[in-house]
This record gives sequence, C-alpha cells and structure tokens, in this order.
Amino acid sequence: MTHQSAQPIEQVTTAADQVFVDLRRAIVEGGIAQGSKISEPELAKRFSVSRATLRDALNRLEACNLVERKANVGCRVVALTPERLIEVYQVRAALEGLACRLAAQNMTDEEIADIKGLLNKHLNEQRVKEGESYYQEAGDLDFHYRIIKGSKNEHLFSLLYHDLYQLVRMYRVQMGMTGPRVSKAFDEHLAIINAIANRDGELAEMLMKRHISYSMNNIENKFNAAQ
Amino acid sequence: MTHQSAQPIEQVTTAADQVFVDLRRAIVEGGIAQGSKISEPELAKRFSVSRATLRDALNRLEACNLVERKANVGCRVVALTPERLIEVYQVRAALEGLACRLAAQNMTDEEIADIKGLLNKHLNEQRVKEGESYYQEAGDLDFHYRIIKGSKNEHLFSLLYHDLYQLVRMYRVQMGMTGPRVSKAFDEHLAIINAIANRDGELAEMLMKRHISYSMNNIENKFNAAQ
DNA sequence: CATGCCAAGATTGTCGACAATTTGAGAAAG
DNA sequence: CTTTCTCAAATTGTCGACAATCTTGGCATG
Repeated sequence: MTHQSAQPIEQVTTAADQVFVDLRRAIVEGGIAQGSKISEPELAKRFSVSRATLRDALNRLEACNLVERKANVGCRVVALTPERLIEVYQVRAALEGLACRLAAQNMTDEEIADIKGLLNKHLNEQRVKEGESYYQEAGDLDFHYRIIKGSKNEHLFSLLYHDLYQLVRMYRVQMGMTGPRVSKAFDEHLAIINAIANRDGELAEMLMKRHISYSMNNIENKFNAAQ
Repeated sequence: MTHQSAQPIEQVTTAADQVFVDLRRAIVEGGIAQGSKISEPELAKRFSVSRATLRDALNRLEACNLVERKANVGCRVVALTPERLIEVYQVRAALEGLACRLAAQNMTDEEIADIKGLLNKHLNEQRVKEGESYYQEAGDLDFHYRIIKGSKNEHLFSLLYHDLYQLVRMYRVQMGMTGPRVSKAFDEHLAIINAIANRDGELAEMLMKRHISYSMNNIENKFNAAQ
C-alpha cells in the first residue's frame, strides 16, 4: 500500500457539497472568469438547485477566499493580481515552512521512505512524458500534501488545504505553469525530504520557504510577461 | 486622532450577521458550552430568525473553526483540548511572526509611534486598575491587531483576524487568563515594537514567536491545573 | 447642459413548508 | 439476557415564494 497517491477523495454527500466542488473547479480552472460577477439565479438554474443551496455553496467559496461578497450587493470571483499573489505566497511560505519543521519532528521513517519512493516514481514518469504539466502539478500537490499531513497538525492542515490551496492552484493554473522549472522543482523537493529524513527541521523549513519563494517568482514573471 | 483604539466595529447589516456575531460571542465566552451539540430549531427560536438564517450563521462559524459540522448529523461547538491549543498556537506563532517581519518593513514611523503611545497609555491604566484582566485583554488584542495591520498584508490580516483570533480568545477567556503574566507581557510588547522601530524584522519575528509561545505555556498550565 | 431625484426592474436576504436522512426506543428472535 | 431489526420521531437538507435592498435609466429642475 505504499507509493499510492495520498490525495483523498473529498466527501460529497449533499447537493450543496456537489455544487461547491463543481463551482470551485470552475473558478480555479478559469471556467468562470476571475473578477466576474456571479448571478445567483443564473447559477442556480445552471446547476439545477435552489438558490438556498447555491448560496450555501457560495458561503463556502467565500471561506476559501475564492469569491468576495458584499451584503445586498452580490458576489464576485476574486481577481488575480500580482499584489495578492505575493500576499498569498508569503502566508503560504510561513505555513508550509512550519509544516516542514513539524514534519521533520513528527513523520515516521516509513512515511519519509514513502515520499522518497513517490519522488522516484514521479521522476521516471516525468522522463517519459516530458512537459506534461498535469502530472507534474499532481505530483507537486501530492508532495506538498504529504509534508503537510506529516506535520501531524490538523489545524495547520485544514488551513492550508481548505483555505489556501485552491487559491494557490488558481494562480498556477490560470498563469499556465509549465516549462523549465519542472526539473528544478524536483531537486528542491529532494533536498527538502532529505532534510526531513535527517530530522533537520530548521533546514527543511528554510528550504521549503525558498522553494515556495522560487515558485512565486516564477508566477510573478508570467504576470509581468502577460502585459 | 492618535492613540485611539484601532479595533474596528464589524459591519453588521443583515440578520444573519447579527446572529453570527451574537453566537460567536456566546461560544467564545462560554455562554454555550464547548463541545455541546447545537440544535438548529432551538437556536432559531431563541434568536427569532428562520432556520435558513441561522444555518447561514453556522456556516460562518464553521469557517472560523468555532463549530464542527457533519452532513445529516449536525453541528457542535469545538472542544477545547491541550492538543488543539498547541496546534492553534503553532500556527498563530508562524503567522504573527510573519506579520512582525513584514511590519518592520512596512509600518510608517507614525504608526510605530502610535503603538508606543498606546503601550504607555495601557501601562498607566494598568497601574491604576491592577488585575483588571478585561482591559489587559483589550489592550493585548489591540497591540497584536496593529502589528498585523502594519504588515500591510490583507490576506494575512484576514486569516488571523477572522479565522484564528476568536478561537484564540476562546481559549484565553475560558481558561481564565489573569495574573502575573500581565506585566511581563507588557515588557515583551515593548521589546517587539522597539525591534520594529529599528526595522529589525528578524528580531521582531523571533520576539513575537517567543511571546506567543510564553502565552501558550501559560494557558497550557491552566489546563494541567484544571484536572 | 449638468445635476439631482424618482420609479421600475433586478438582485439579494429571509421565511415557512416539505423531503431525505439519521437516531433511538422497543419488539422479535436467538 | 443479549442482539438484531423495525419503525416512528426528530433533525438536517432543499425548495419556492415573499420582503427588503440596491441599481439603472429617464425625467424634472436649476
């Protein structure tokens, strides 16, 4: 049971859950344009649910910072800006840095070995399907996911995974992340897991912060190139 | 206009807003017991609103981690445990540490002078009303609030202020924070603002992390003493 | 022509009722 | 006496309609 993907299937029991997941995907992947206004009656019809159910989903989207609401006015998808990108990534670096430090302290040897195996597997896959950014992104998310889980801090996990990650993905997907950074990110991942394996939390934290900072610069450049 | 309190009055326009604020207060201050189950029909009647409105408020409480929901089962107030205290304070330390580092970089000289004045004012008040923990808590919140605002990172502010702070207050209030730590906290605040005034972000970050760590230990001791 | 006001339309907030699901007490079987 | 099944009561999820608020276009007025 090792080396399998650690990304969990989200529990979707209610209709509002389903609308939330679908809407979130549409927003993150650009199906609904960033900054655009959201019409409750229109979307309710599109998803074949009542407005109450749709509003429930919108409330959750607001909680993960994917939409912004104003009372009696309405709801719009967040706008992607360089300023906001920096803000989000500063927070992300601090939190994932913490996750790394805790992971170095709390992960089991088996969990660490698992991640190493995962990286090897991804490396092989990547050699074959050069440039397939989807697999790269999935692999990257999986790596970060496991570190966060490895911190054994449920609150930290919830904050990163539910409140921050979809927003991060939104920037990455809509800025079209591909290219030469892929192989470099692998090396960085490797250095991080080695630091964790050595139980060097301080180093692991520093490497992760730097890794995320590089990633931010990469997206920032796309922004500047875009106009 | 200097030296006034910086804590903003929250915008409360809709009925759901009001219920949210009232319920949050009741949960944080213990009016509704930690860990207890929440009955939607009962609370709706108590606040004289429909269940839909109450559910809206519950959704927001869930977003700030004050209640936990399970689909088709219900909603209960979070339980205060030493483990969760540590988790929350680890996250808090990382985020407020970041806030300090950014504040040292981004606060204006005027804003810094304002906080210094605030601390002096609180010190005087505190000498007169020795042991009045309410004022101390308000002052403490005000101090931290201004640092966070001073980071000029809106996302960080939102995360700390909306998603984490009420939970922190819940631990503080329900564990009955008073006593000899009050005067020591003042000195720590002073050291932090001095580091920021010197534009020494690294030191400010470290001092803040330590300050929060002390605060956590203090609450943890109350836990141990409580049983 | 610019500016402020007003009404009509559209959008959001709130409600009470109905449907789906869970829970728990009690009966039946072992 | 214990265990399992059943069914009714209670609770949550969903809906469609109504009330309150905001927006917008046109009209009157200076």
